[in-house]
Amino acid sequence: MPMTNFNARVYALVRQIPPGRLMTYSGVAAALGVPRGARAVGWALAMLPIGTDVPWQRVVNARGEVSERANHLNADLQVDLLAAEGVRFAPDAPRRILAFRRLLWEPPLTALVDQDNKG
DNA sequence: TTGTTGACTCCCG
DNA sequence: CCGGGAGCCAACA
Repeated sequence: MPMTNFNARVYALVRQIPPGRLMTYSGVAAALGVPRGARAVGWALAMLPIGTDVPWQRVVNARGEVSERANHLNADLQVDLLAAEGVRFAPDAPRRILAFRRLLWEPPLTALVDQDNKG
């Protein structure tokens, strides 16, 4: 179901990720109906403003790590924010999330249709 | 419309 | 586990 504003759909879904829980880029893309759109999700998050209310830190890559990026400071911030939510990281690999699989969150179906349930 | 750019992923060695 | 290469998608120039 192609809709306009792919970015807005990404944000709407990411906003629903509970604190301390995680989704992968590919997971978000798949939930939006674009299973191969992981890169587009990353792109959407990259254009978020600094003071956004979107919990972008809860989106990580399929390897269970905080993705590196041009601004590695942002990656450090992401690690910090996640740590504040109780997410633990490997001592020898600061970007790698411990118990990553256990923290993964799957959106309820109602979360995926709330924009489209006009009847 | 074509080419480029990423906060990605999977597949090989 | 690490590194290289190809495929994918949306936004931008």
